Amino acid sequence: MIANVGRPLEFDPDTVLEAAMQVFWAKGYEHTSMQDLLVAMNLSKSSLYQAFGGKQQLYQHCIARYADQLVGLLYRELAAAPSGWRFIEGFLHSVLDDVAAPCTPRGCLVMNAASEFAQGTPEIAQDVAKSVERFRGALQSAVERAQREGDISPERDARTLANYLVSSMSGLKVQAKAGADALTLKGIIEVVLKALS
Amino acid sequence: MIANVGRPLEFDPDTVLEAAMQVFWAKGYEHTSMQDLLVAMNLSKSSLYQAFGGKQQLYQHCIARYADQLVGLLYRELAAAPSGWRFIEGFLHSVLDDVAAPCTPRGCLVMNAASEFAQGTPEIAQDVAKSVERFRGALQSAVERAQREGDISPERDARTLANYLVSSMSGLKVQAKAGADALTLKGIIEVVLKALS
DNA sequence: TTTATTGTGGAACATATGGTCCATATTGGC
DNA sequence: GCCAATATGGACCATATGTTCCACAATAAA
Repeated sequence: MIANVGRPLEFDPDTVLEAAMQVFWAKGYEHTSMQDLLVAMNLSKSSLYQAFGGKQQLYQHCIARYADQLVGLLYRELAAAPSGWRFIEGFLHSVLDDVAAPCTPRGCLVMNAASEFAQGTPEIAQDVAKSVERFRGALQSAVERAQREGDISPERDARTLANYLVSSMSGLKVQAKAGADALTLKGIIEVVLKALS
Repeated sequence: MIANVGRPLEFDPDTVLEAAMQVFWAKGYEHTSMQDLLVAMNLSKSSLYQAFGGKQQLYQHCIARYADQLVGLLYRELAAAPSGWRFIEGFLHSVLDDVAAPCTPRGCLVMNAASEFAQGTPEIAQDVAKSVERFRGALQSAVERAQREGDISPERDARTLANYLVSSMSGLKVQAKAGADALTLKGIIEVVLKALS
């Protein structure tokens, strides 16, 4: 449906969207100004509005992109992991990267969106719900694999455990943002894992 | 240190602070405008600035107030609870009130602040850290009581379990904001509790 | 009653915000 | 080369922001 007429884009949509996502991720929606975005994306205002429609729509694109990337990564890591259980361990421990990184913890873009907007903005609430659902799906696959492999009792509800993992991860990310150190987070992670086995 | 000279205040500082807190709690810092605050507090701009210094300082007052109220409530509820374990159960289940309420889930003001500002604003990061520490203290008391009462193994580290509870609660609150229903939350809470026993 | 001190209302401020518009530039098709 | 179609740069806009300031009001002390 793309007409190959007219002046071609001078930027790569994927690249600039990635740049926008990084800014929103680091600063949140309201803390991010159009100026921030234009600089990071290296775009003129017209191009941005023409290509993405506006700030909120761009944000929604970023949420979708973030979910795509993360869900894809999760499934790839799960496929590559020696076991479902080890994948889950690795998943939870990945929060330690947040505090180890030089920049301030950014949390999870989707949960940040949930926290910032809650149900206040229906379109975003829907994007958030859809993304969370996808996260849950990926983690549920891991739980089910761990159940098949005997590391988690097959009698437990995989869906519930997946929800628990999503919730625990978002809790951990917030703690990281709140200033918790690596040792504290490790302690929490151990307890989180205990509930699964 | 209060000189009883000059024109007296026409408002009750405690009342207007409570009103401000409710607004910040419901809408977050950036989503709250001075106008919102002035209307809710029923104050003139001058009075607000004279009494609280400005938006951010008012916000910090609100964080402190929120922590005071919540920590006080937790200790009172713990004292009144039939057991430490029952208190912890009740504490976690209180997240269900968020989704049952007619208004949109507000989460925890302090965790919202952590999420919105992270380490970006040192003064607020410090307020957040201090408040989280107080929450942890209250929950640690509950854990220790449950340990004395035989509901939690005394061999486990009470501090770590308290951190786990703080993290789990903030995770649950975010899930509520993200649109999780009561049943989903209940499922998660059950798993959270399993890790303690 | 005068004076010192503090609070209040509202005007005014500089700035930053997200968003729009149009002239111009660059391409593909005829 | 011409035309239709699309992209770009930048000026422009209305508005909302947090904040400051000052004239005036209200109280306590002298």
